[in-house]
Amino acid sequence: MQTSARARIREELTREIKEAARRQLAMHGSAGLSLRAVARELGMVSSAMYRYFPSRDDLLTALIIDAYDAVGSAVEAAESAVRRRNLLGRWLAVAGATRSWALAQPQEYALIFGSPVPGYQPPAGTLDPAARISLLVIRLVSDAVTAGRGPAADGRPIPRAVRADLKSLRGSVTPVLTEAQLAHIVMAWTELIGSVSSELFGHLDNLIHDHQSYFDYQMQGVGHRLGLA
Amino acid sequence: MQTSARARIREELTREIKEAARRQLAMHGSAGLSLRAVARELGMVSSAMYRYFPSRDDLLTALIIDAYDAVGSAVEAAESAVRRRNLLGRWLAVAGATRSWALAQPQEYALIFGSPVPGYQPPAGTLDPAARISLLVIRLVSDAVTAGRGPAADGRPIPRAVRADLKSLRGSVTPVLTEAQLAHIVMAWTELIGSVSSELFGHLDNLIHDHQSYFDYQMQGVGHRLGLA
DNA sequence: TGTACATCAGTGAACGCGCGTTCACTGATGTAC
DNA sequence: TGTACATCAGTGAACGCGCGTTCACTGATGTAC
Repeated sequence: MQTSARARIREELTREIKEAARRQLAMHGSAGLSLRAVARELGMVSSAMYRYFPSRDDLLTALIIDAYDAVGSAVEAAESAVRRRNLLGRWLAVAGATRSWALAQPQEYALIFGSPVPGYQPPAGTLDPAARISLLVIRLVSDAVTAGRGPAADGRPIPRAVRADLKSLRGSVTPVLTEAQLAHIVMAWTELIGSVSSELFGHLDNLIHDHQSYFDYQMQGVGHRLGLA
Repeated sequence: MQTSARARIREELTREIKEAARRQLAMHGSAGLSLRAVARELGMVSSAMYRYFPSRDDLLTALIIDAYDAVGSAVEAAESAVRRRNLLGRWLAVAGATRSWALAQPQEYALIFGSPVPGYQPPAGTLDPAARISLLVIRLVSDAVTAGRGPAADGRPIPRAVRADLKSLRGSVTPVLTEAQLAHIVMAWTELIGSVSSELFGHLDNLIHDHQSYFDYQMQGVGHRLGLA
């Protein structure tokens, strides 16, 4: 039996360590995450942490991977709960779930979408949630195009280098969309993240006070530009 | 004479300390900024720093204020170098200068537009560059409206709460623009910052490779939506 | 079912480190008369 | 112009702190026969 009593306890404690670490993170930021403080919170001795994570950086890596997974799952769940034909609703679900998740765990959002931790290399082998969520948007815009809608052509030429980037993306992911449409998706994505970050990091504090309403208004505009309504 | 030899040397050394601190910042991020390391780099003893800054946090505050000022000035200079009637050019100058400044001093950009330093309160009494640069954009869109252009009405109703926020902004700054037009400006601003941050923080790394071209393309689109061309 | 051994979790002490900040000091620069 | 005193910059030692990590250890849990 692989899941012996010991193994189950080990799993449980690993989870508790990560939870305590997340609490630490929420209060002191990623630079302030400390193995000793985590151990203290769990009533253990600091060296015991090394039975679970070989170093502080590995603990941080585990938190980042969890956060990647959490935001991706939350957004996918929200999007999949909307009727497939409600294209604008699906986009607003993606946007709203991203923002909600960010507001609920701002430090974890900052871990992913904030300024990178200096001297820290994000783990390879995990799918950046930026890519994961973008994929959702690509699918829903593809659905729109199939249904005869989608981003309107604005007649502006796409720079050659950008067109090349988008072409390879198109090949690897979806043959339905044109490069111009893919460009619209990438721009929608940066506008979404930009909006959430601006709110969370306080750059709209003197301009906008009802952030929720403003966000909805903005994202509806983006949805229209994507040709979803 | 207030500018005695001593005073001049003091000013000079204060500048050198901040420069060394900026170098520190560039390598280790804001959390890694250390008075002792700065002193070491200048060949001084760590306690000597206290003749210039009463604490580590005050040094950090000084750096933030400088960064606020630097990005604001850089963007204003770039914008003012463009012919007044070239509205799209003025917007592209604002956007391009913001991005250039960010690429040249990424850690200082992160200080301002990245995730906030936990437990650190930004200094009051300075104008957030978000507001300062927004003001430029407000002026240039006002010019556009005066010239019979400006953001097209899209017919979408602005939520009541947002309208109220924008109304007070309008009163304090510019009577020429409608609330809908102001909303477009705020959205343009978040798209600009969102784009620069996405590039700088590495969230487009797997999608876009020619960042410059992509950025120009995106900002031209924003400029068109602002009714500048 | 019982015994002998291997694996593993957690302990407690210790290491070396760099940090912010304080303090009494020395010697140089500036100021008042 | 010269002297007496006040101001200031920089020194060096010291404080207490929290950190990541190592290591030899004890006692409990699991495994093979």
